[in-house]
This record gives sequence, C-alpha cells and structure tokens, in this order.
Amino acid sequence: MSKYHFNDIEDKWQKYWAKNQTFKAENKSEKPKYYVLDMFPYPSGAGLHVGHPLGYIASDIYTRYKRHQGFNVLHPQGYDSFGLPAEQYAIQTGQHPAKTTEENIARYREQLDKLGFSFDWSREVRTSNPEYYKWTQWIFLQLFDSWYDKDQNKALAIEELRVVFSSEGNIHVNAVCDEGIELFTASEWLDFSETKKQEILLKYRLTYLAETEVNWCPQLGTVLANDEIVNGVSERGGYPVVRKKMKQWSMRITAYAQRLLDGLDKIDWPQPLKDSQTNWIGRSKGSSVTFNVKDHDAKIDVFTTRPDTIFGVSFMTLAPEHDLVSKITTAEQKEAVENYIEATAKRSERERMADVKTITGVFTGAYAEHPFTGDSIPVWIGDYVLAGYGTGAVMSVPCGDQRDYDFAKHFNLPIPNIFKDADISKEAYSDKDNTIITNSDFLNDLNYKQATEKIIAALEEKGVGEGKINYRLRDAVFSRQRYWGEPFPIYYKDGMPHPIPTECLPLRLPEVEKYLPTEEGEPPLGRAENWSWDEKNKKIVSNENVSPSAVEGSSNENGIYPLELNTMPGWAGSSWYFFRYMEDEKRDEVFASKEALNYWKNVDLYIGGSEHATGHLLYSRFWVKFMHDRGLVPVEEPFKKLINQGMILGESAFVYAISFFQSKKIEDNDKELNKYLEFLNELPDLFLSRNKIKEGMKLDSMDLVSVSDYPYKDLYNFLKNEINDRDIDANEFDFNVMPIHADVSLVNTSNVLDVEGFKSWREDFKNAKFILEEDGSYKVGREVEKMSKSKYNVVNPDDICNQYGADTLRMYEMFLGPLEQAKPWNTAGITGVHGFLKKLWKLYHSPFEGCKGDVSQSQEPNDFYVSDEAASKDSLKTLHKTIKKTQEDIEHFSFNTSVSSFMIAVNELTSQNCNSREVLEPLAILISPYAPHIAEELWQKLGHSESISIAPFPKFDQQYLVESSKEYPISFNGKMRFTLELPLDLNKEEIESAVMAHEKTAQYLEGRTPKKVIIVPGKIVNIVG
RNA sequence: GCUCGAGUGGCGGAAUUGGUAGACGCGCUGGAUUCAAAAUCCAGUGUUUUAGGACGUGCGGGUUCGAUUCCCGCCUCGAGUACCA
Repeated sequence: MSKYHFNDIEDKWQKYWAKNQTFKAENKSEKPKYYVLDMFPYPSGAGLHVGHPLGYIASDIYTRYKRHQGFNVLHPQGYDSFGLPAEQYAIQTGQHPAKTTEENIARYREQLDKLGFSFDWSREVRTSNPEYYKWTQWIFLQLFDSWYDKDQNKALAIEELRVVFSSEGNIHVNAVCDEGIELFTASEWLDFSETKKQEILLKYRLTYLAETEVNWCPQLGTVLANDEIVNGVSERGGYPVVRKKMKQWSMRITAYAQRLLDGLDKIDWPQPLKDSQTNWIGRSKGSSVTFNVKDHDAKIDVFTTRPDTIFGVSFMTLAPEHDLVSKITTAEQKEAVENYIEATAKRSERERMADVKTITGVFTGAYAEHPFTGDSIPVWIGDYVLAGYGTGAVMSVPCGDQRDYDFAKHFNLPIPNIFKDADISKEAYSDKDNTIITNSDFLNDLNYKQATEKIIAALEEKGVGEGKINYRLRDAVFSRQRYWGEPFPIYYKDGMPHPIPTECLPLRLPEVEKYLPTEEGEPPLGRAENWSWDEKNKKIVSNENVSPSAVEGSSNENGIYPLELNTMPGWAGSSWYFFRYMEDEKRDEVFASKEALNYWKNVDLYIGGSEHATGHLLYSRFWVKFMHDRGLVPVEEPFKKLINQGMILGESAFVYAISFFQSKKIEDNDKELNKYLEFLNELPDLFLSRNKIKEGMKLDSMDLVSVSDYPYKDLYNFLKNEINDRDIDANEFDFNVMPIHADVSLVNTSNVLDVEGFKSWREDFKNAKFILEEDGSYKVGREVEKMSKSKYNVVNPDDICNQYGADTLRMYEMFLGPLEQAKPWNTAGITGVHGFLKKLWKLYHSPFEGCKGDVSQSQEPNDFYVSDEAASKDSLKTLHKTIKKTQEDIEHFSFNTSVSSFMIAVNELTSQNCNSREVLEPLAILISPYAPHIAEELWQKLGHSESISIAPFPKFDQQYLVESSKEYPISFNGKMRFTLELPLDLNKEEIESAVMAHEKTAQYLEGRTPKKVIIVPGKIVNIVG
C-alpha cells in the first residue's frame, strides 16, 4: 500500500531539482522579473538550528508562488564568509580560516538542501572568494576615486576635482570633506608637490585615511564601528571598548545623510526599521553660533537647536577632548583641567554610560563673549559634552536644558530665566510649544518659532552664525586590524596611499604563520613576508625589496612600496552582493553587467532580521547611492520591500541544583566546624524536581532557606540519609537553589528529565542525586529564551526532517505564528501539521466508501486514485474559498493563516469524500509553495511529466462562492442570542418581518416593543429595546 | 528617559472596512479499534452557574444599535537607543 513515505519523496525531488536545474533564473526572458533575496548567512561552526530557516522558508514560499504566477524569479543564496569567529578559531587552532569556512559552508549547504529551497545555486557568492572580493576591492577604489559635490548633490570623479583645482583652486568647491582645509588658488595648486596634492585630495575622497577617534577593542585587537558595539561592549564576545586616536580608513557616509533619510519614504520597509535608521542618522535643525574667547585669538563654535534661548546662556561647556582646551586654560586652572582630562580619558565608554548621574566638570578660567550682550561667559569643560557630536562644545542654557540645569545647580552657576511665566525652580523648562521668550532684548514676547527665525537672521547678519542642520551619523570606520577580511588594494608611497591598478585585482590575502598581531602591534598582515608592491612590474614582492628610502620618498627609490596592513570590515562584502547575483555569465569581466543590472534592477523582496537595521541595511543603501551617482548601477535603493522575520525562541529546560550550608553556631571549635565542612564537601550534587520548589521561592540568590523550615521534608531526609551515623544534626543546614540549563534533548514533552541521560551528559553530573516528584519522575522547569548552544535549547532541523520531513517542518514553522513576530518553538505541536500532510496524501489515495467514480480501476485499496468525474458543488466551493484565501494570505505574508485554511480545506474535502481531479489538481498547486516535495509527488502521480513548480496558479472564480442564504446572527442589545437562516435576496423589511415573526424573538423580547431594529443585509440583525 | 511594537483559553495563535470572539493546531477528557501499544477515527473542551443565564480580548473611561477593532488616560512585557546640545 502506498503510505506517505516523506523521506523517500523528499530525497527524490531534491535530486530531481538539482539535476534538472529547475530553479535556474534566466537573464533574458519574456516573463516579468521578480527578485527575492534572503540576508545571506554567516556560516558559523554551529550549523543551523530551527530558528535560522524561518525567513528562508517564507521567502521560498513567496518565490514559488511568484513562479506559479508566471514570473521569472531570481532567488539566489550565498555566504557572508569573512568574519571574526573563523579568525578567532584560527587563532586558537592554527587552522586556516579558509579551511574552516569551507567546512562550515559544506555543512550549511547540506542542511539547506534538506529543506527543499528553490535557490538558484549556480549564482552562489562567497564574500571570501578572491573572484568575489576582487570586486569589493574594485568598488573600494571607486570610492577612493570619488568626492562629494554638495552643489550637484552627488559623488563625482576625483579627476574632475583636479581639473577644478587647476583652474580655480578650491575656493568655490562646495564639497563634503575634512574640516579646516586650507584655501589655495589654481597657481598654488599647480606648484604643490604630487605628495602635497595627494594629501589634499585625500581630504576630499569618499573613502579617506585620517587620524580619528575610534572604538578600540583591546581583547579583539581591532577597532569596531559604532553599530558593532552594544551597550558599550563589543557585539561579538562582549569585550570592553575604549576610545583611541588612530589612523584609519573611513567612509564618508555622512555625505549621504540627507539622501539616506529622504530615501526611506520611497521604500516599503517596516516602520520600526525606518524609525531606527532615522534615529541613527539623527537629523536636528538649529544653528551654529560663534563665541569669541576673551583675551585670546580663539573662537568657540557651537551647534544649538535652540538659538532662540541665546540670551539665557550663563556658561559654555567644552568636551574634555576639545582642541581649544589647552589653549585657553588659565595658569591657575591648568592643574585641575589636566587632572580632569586624564581622569575622563581613563574611564571607558561603558563606565561613562553606566554613570550618567554623576556630574563632573572643571572651569578653564577663560571667558567667552556673548555675541549680543557682550557679557563674559565662563568656559567650563565637562564630559557630558561629547567630542564626536556637533562641534564638541555647547552654549549652556540652564533654564531650558535639563543637563545644563543640573550642571549649573551642581557648580552653583547662575540660572537666568528667559521664559515668560515658566517655573524653573525645580527643573529646566524645555517645552518648546508653549514658549514665550522674555528678558531677551529683541526676542521678547516671541514664541519659539518666531524667535528662532529672528535670531538666525540676526546671527547671519552679524556673521556669527547661521541656520544649520546637524546629523548624529558619523563617518564609518572602515579599517580592521584583522586577517580574515578583504585586503585594501592600497600601497604607501611617501606616506600617501596609492591604489593598486584595477587590472591587478584581486589583491589576494597573503599567507601568514599566525593570525595574531605582530610583536610591534601591527595587524596580522604585518606577518606576511611577501606584502609589498612593485609599482613597475605591478606585482606583489617580498618585503625585503622595500628600500627604506622608498618609504621616506627620497629620489633613489626602487619603486617597491609596503602594502596596507589593515583589512576591510564585515560589511564591505555584504554592501553590494545583491548585484553580484544578477550576473551569471560575465562575472570575470564585471561586478555585474549593464544588461543584468538593467534587467533585475533592485531586490523586490528582501527578508532578514531586524538586527541589521543600522549596519548592513544602512551601509548597503549608502553604497548603492554612491554606485548610482557614479553610473555603476541604475537604482538608488537596493531593497524595494523588506520584511523582518521574528526570532524563533527556544524553550530552555532547567534543573535545580541545591547547595547546602551549615547553619549551626560553632564558636571557636575547629574540630566541630571541620566535621561539617568535610561532610558538605563529600555531598554529591543534588537536584530538586520542579514541583518540590516552594512557590515564590527566590532562585539563584544567596538568600538561604533553612532545611528544617522547608515544607518538603525531602531535603531533610536526604541529609539524614547521607549523614548516616555521623554526629551531625540534619536540622543544622541552610540551602539555596540555582537553576541550571539542561539539554532539551534530555527532556520529553511532559517536561520529564531522562535522569540517566542527564548523568552521562556531563562528567561532573556523573554522581548526581535527584529529589523526584511523587510519581517518581524528575520534572524540569521551562523558560522561553533565545535559541543558543550555550543555553542547550537548540533544536536541529536535520532531526525534524528525519522524523517528520522537510514539508512538515516548512509548514510548521509557518504555522507557529505571524512571520514578523518572535515566537517560541515547541516540537510537540508538530504532529498536527504532520497529520495534516498525511491526510492530504490520503485524499489522493484511499478510495473512500461511497466515493465517486469507478473504484475498480484502482488495483489495491489505498493506491493512488483520482476520479475524472465532476466535483460536487461543495467541493468546488471549498477549493475556490481556499484559492482566494491562499492568494490573499501569501500576498500579505500571512503564511500562518494559509496553513490553517489548507487544513480546513482538507478536512472538508475528506468529509465530502472528494476525489475529483478537478479539485485535487489545483489543490496540489496551492500547497506546492509550502510543501513542495509532496506536491511534486502528487503532481507526477496525477500524470504530469513536468515539475509542478511552473504550473499556473489556480484562478479564483467567485461564482462557486455565491450563497443563496445566510445564517443571520440575531442580537438583542448587541448580544447574539440565536441564528436564523434566511435567503440572501431579502430586503431589510422582509428580513425584519421574518425575524419579528420568529418565536424566539418574542421569547427574548419578553413582551417589550423594540425601540429600533438594525439590519445590515448579509451581516447581522440587532434588536434594541 | 526617549522611540517603536505587543498584551485574546492550559499553550501557539484566528477574527476583511466596527457586525456570531476563541477559526486552525497542540494539550487535556471520554469513547471506538487493539491481547497491548503506536497509528487512526468519533465526541467534548473560555470561566462560572441556581443550567435560564451571567461574565469574558491587560486596566479605567468614552463614542456606537453593536468595540479585540475607533478615541482618551493608565499598567505590564519586549525590542531599539542612550548625556545628540
């Protein structure tokens, strides 16, 4: 008999798809295109758990649906294969990261293949492959070769800048560039040495080398970008991060701040994701104000969002790192200021964050001059002012800003009030909307908006400020002091970076004998012996050939120069990979051909986690905008629609370890004390079953509980037994309870622990003892947490596939709940979905009693059998209802509800004894995006020789759903009391008379006359009264 | 603190523009089948009750004939962000 042998079926079709290249996308097609992409995985050594494929399943369903709809779909997959974990592993084991990466990828691929995804693997990319990173390096050089023109609001070739410099100097150049660039004329430019020219150009390049304050992580031995730091520690590993000045490559992403903000309106992304990018970019509108420092030839520039409060300034605060500090500090204050700077530099970022309440600062002794009143304003330094934001200086208006207020209170500085009728005795008044300015000269009696307009005009007229927009977004540090990343195609000549000619790319990672920094503190590439560039012969040569004179730029140089030792960060390769997939044939010649780029354009649907909100998703948008400016790609946004899949959480299991402590008062009696300590030392590990823990008891704490007071006597009895005939009192003990993760595979669905399995699970639990429930079992506690190896709550998809099949796993993951929501995994529930697939299988096989058609054709009971006779009206209704629902659900990414509707359909068709081809054929297509293997198998049995994957999606026909009557809910005062079946063609009056004539109506009215009768034909009847 | 999201049975979750709350599945209870188990099938399953009903979508108000859905005010949980001038 033909049972549902899912393992055989799935194996068969996975082989068939691979062999026939069923899912290969065409770059030339009559069909409309559609591009579905998953955020590509980092191939970690741990392999996949059931949480990882969630997004892949969703995108695969959508992909397969689009194919049924007649689209030419591009659905590729690859690996983000450069990264820290492989390198950390290499440091520990000495294995080349390329090797472990290769192994991890093989494992990932095997796991992915088992799930039946319809990826076009012929287009796979790996960011660590030289054929791929060749183009990452190439794009880097394009950035190196570009500057940002604010007038045209786009990136232009650096060559154009040289032309402008040669003809008119830099006076009229309006570029996004380093601050404080000296002005020069055309003739001065032409007289500059080439090195000087390079130095100047570097200040304009979109990727540039500069001494910047970076986040340095000593444990990882590398700098980190802002988005790689979570709560003041490194995202990977959780190591502390300190601030340090270093010469680093940076990306001038700030040039694109406004466009990155504006572009958000044009893309269909989840609002929370857009919000977090908006916040990250952090646009604020205000103005700059310049204050002269008294008795010094110095000016303090500040940025403020409240220029209207300028008459409320009572002091100024500089960041301790501010350049002016050393210049303006008076002799008397010198020592205090220096001590303060030293103290703040020592504090790590984390300490500064954890401790926002302590107010610290020092007076510099200097005074600034108020631009309007001419008053003297004391200049302080304080670490509440950040060096990296705005100008690193603020005009402090204590009456309007809470931090300034707190600072003023703490140091007894004056708090002048410039707000009409505002109470500032307890806190600052920061309510912009109800502001009326007073005590402010020409701003008196104006509101916030009027005052702001007027003061900006006044500042501009006086030449001491202007309206300005400020962004929180910083330029992105692009150097990493690591091995396993893309080498920069850069060498250093006379201290200036020079690009490797593009025809020489890729610049391959050199071999090193260790993956650690050098003894001199250089990055790992400093260990490479052949890591110098021969400019004349255009090749990599041994470092021995570099003559010291070459580095210093003397005249007798030999043309051989040292190569850059840093590598690129993880986001380099992931910022453009979606374009690489578009190209299938000319990958050697271009990163992607014009034809491919113009055909596929951008990703129509992108699915991945929300953790990439301010990293990958922002950098990709930046690179795409840049590439668009330089004419490399036709689009300005990479991902048209984006969906964040929610995390699948694990259900951790806990056992409860008991620790005993002696509580007997023993005074100066070592012997007595030792007796107890010795006994405690010899006690085996003890675990308490879940229900033996007193309700409300504190776990994981040092609050001890007395054994003799504990309501369950098991602990006392345990001790008594262990004490045996020793001279120790079992009542003289306290204990506490520590929950410990147990591996979920040791626990069954009723939360009962496999005690023997647990003892052999870990060596240190070998002799463990257990206090069991009354029924003799050990029950674990459960808690929903992130799925992770360290919490022992990982469920492996391979196991699920072996036991239930990939189709079941796919459907179950969808069935768990809405795609975007986080939800706990519970293996127990999978039987429902598995049972559904069995029922579906049966629908095409078992000749039911009373089924239509000639049953004798079927040779055996349970053989495949589908009738060619017309389906019943009910079955057609079921089918079309399901077509409608499925289509709507897929288009709204509501995959959980469509699984329900399949279940309903199969339940209904089963009870209708339906076995008509007319219904069962389209049903197979409907289900095929979700459960492709079983659908292919049924499709083949239905007599088709081609894959079901391109069968046209069934057409919904309204006529099968037309009802002639409706079961009306009859409500009294809004409460439904009974239902009444009435023809749908009745008008309001007819419905009313039918309802009023009904005996139950009279019963519920109890003789009252209805005040009102609400009738919505086809919906409801509500009687009020 | 700020921004965003979410609160519905024992559990995961349904409910189109306000119109029969709890679809579907798990779990649980009872039954059929079986030597027994698995598997399968059937029935029941929000709470409460004096069996008519009453109460029920985080809490308190409001709009409405009618509110899980709309409005106002709170509470709790989760995510992001963190002195941003």
